[in-house]
Amino acid sequence: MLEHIKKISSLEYRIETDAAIGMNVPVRVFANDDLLKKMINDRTIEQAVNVAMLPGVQKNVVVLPDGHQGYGFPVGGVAAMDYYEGIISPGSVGYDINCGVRLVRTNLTEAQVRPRLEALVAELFATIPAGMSKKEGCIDLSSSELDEVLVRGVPWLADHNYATKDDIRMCEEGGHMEGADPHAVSDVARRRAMPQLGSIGSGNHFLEIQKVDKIYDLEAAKLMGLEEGLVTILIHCGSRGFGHQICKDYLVVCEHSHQKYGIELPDRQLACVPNLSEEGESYKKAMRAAMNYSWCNRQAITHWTRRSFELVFGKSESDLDMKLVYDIAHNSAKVETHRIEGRERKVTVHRKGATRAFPAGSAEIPEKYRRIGQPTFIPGSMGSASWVLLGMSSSLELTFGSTVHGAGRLMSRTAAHKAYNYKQVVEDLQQKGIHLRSTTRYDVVEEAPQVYKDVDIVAEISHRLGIATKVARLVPIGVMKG
DNA sequence: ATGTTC
Repeated sequence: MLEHIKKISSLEYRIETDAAIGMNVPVRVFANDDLLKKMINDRTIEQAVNVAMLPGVQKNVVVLPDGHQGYGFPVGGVAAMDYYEGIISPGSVGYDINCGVRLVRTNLTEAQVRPRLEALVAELFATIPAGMSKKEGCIDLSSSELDEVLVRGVPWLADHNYATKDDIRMCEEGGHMEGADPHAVSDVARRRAMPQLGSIGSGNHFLEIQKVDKIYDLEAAKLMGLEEGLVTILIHCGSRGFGHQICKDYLVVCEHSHQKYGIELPDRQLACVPNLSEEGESYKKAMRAAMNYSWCNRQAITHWTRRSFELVFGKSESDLDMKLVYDIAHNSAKVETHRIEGRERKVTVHRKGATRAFPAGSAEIPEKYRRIGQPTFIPGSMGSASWVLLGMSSSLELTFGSTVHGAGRLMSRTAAHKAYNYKQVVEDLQQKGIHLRSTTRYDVVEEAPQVYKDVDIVAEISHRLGIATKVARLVPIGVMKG
């Protein structure tokens, strides 16, 4: 493998198409030497080469600087499949369908929040459900209401006073994916969805009170309502047990359909079906239902976050100017048109651990941001920074209009427990002035800042590649974990 | 990520 990796520049590597092993296209890896080494040490590069063998894959497979090994398809990977002749692959979207990040701004300063930080985190912790399999405190949905959430997304929540019109505008896709159909969703998935709407979950998911540490793009930051010293809230979570169950259900469907469609794969985890097959259409209907569920999940959490701030600071949401800056997801498959070998081609872009990062002028960007580019977010992990970036034109040429979604894991969960303990991690955070509350001790160790790569370097590489440029660096002051 | 290994 190693001898096939060719260095193109200080930030790019390439593996040429090897037809003998079944590759259809090359692999482009955007990383520095250090990040590449880590991708070789786990199965990241090997998995990207496997993806390059999938039917209908176009142009090249992309590995982003935060790439690491995933289920079949690398996290931090992008692959575009021909809409007509290509496949759709649940494992290439990921188990946590439409997992994503949203940023809420406030007009509070760090100095105003610090004295009430513990009370604020306690109030958020008491109000917003978090942790594995949490059921209490979520939005109580009847079966028909669940259908509304799955079909309509955030606009349904707006009808029930959980979202403003502005929230809808500032959410990717307006918080609503066309083509969702609850009939494509199993009863098991429905049962998991009903009691979980409005919950953070566990693992690397969190809600964070932050301050804006540094601004890099004054004009963009101003438009987003971000100024150095102001307090923001970052919410990172996904579609909970619902998306997980849908992925699981359709991986089985795909495996059972391989013979029927004559699909042979280098890795069973890349189970897939033709995009326009009956099974492919069903998966997309269910996946889009999970996308709507995921946006609603983050919206419900936003609603309760605003209520908690109102209670603790004795001011209204509008007095605190708690506007949604933007919401963007990083696990999805979307139909897009990209210029490939000199012509426009309709493709299904699988982004797993990768966000859209469309340049200024794109119709998919809310009108407010259209002249500057698509806002994207990199969530950090507890002690580390998070980043606000802005999609740029190089993204269309290099990464199918995509950029990074996180720092990427450095060590396994098991390795984290061997290297660190809970007390030590919490003390480290306290020293940095970060107040933490969590439902379990396990996640705190497994998600310690030290177990991730350096998020600042990942943001810097995105910036230097010109796929998404730096707008603001955010640092945590209060963290709520699952 | 995840009713933390159907």
